[in-house]
Amino acid sequence: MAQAKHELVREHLLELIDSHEVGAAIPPERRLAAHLEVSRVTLRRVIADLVREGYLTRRQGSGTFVAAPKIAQPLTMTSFSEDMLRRGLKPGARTLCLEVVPAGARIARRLEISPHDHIVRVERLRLADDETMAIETLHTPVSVVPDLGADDLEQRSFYDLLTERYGITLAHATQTIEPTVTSPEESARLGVPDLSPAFLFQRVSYDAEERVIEFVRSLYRGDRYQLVTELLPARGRVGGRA
Amino acid sequence: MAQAKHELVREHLLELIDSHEVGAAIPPERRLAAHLEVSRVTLRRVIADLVREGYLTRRQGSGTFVAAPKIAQPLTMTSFSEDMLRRGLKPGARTLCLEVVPAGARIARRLEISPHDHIVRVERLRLADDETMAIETLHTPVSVVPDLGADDLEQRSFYDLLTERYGITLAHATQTIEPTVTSPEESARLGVPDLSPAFLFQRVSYDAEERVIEFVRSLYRGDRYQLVTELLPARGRVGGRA
DNA sequence: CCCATCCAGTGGTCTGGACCAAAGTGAGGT
DNA sequence: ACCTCACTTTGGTCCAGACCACTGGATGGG
Repeated sequence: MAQAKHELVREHLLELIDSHEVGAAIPPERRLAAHLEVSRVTLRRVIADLVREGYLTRRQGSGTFVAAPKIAQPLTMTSFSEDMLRRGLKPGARTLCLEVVPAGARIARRLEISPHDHIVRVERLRLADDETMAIETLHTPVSVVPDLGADDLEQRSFYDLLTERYGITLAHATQTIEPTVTSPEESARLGVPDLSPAFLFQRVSYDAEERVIEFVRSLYRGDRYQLVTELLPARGRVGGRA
Repeated sequence: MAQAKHELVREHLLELIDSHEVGAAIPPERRLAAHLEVSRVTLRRVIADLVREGYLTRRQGSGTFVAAPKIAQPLTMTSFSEDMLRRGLKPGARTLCLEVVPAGARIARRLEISPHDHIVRVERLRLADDETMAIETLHTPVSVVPDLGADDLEQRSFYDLLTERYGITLAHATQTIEPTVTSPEESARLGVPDLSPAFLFQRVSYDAEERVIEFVRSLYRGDRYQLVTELLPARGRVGGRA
């Protein structure tokens, strides 16, 4: 099967970007288009995507240049492990409990299943440089991950497990973030004073068929974890939309 | 000056979207292109943008449909006013104090100026539906905004002011987000119990010449404000890019 | 030596048309 | 009543070329 042309062009451009220093110019559009044997329209569509994703910058009258890599590209879908590695910390995990229980009303609603359906409920401490960084409670329908064992999660990440054993790839997720303070129990587990500031993350993830795969509740200690986002001007209009 | 054609098409489509129910189909591309007297390529470019921004969804073989409005699209660079409007609330502001003072060491470092340089320091309450939503403290070098008066900020946003009176457009910003709890003074101003959870936003904004324009510290009450982000899988290559 | 001007090269916008792929529709057969 | 299959409609991809707008260097005059 032949890939779409713009996919091939994209691959080629990414290699081109990798082989250039930051700030270096890539060949002009007309030349590139001729060389790759595509129309300029097609090439420009690919370049536009790469510019939007931050790989390239364009200057009219001047050229197209390799952009500096983003320092902390913020809220893409990363696992805890990736996140910690990016922050220069050694990620780890300790499973506190793994049980199969009926979902119950609240979790069932999030997972879009019946309250009587069973789920796997995993409670874990997430570690960074061997210090507790967060408490994570994972809920997944049993039907999605049959035969999941406690030791499966010690070595590799849940997302690797999903991909390799169950052939599931997450397509997108919705996450809410709230500030909160720790309860006595949470404080003890995190090793922080009672009523310490913390982030409460709640995430619902979907696969390509829009099936709900997981609901994750994570409590991050606020003294060691902060979010950094690089903001770009909003494009387009402001008001509107009833 | 005549606007670019795709701008006009975009305006037209946004009106079309506003006048349709969620889920309703908009006219097929070929008909729309003919009606608006633009080529299909141009129309498709506009539609592609609107799809990316979440206004429309496309289904091959079926049609293009008005998408459900996003509850809260995440972390682009928006003003408080835009943010509240998008959440369906009436934005407002009350300036508590506006003074010109020496920057001091901490602020000077953020603004990349000398500690003896003077800054404008503005403290404001941000309101949503006439209820206090956040406390905002704005710091800007006097050299950037000479002759700024207190009443300038009551009517329009600081960003409009920057653009219209001073000709400054913000290019990007770095923002950190932390969970915290309110102090007695903050609690009183926000109208929440002492030690309530809150978000602390700290933002440094730059113009196109990489000059630091502002440092903003915002404290949002956690009981009425939450962040919602739509997460997508990390794109493409993980390593790479020397 | 310096500056204004010009111009070639770059990205930016737009066109009209061709063909492909998926999804809905309806006629005909069972 | 039900299924099947061909056909129509819709979005998806791609092209070759025209013209505009901005930049930066070359050129020539002061």
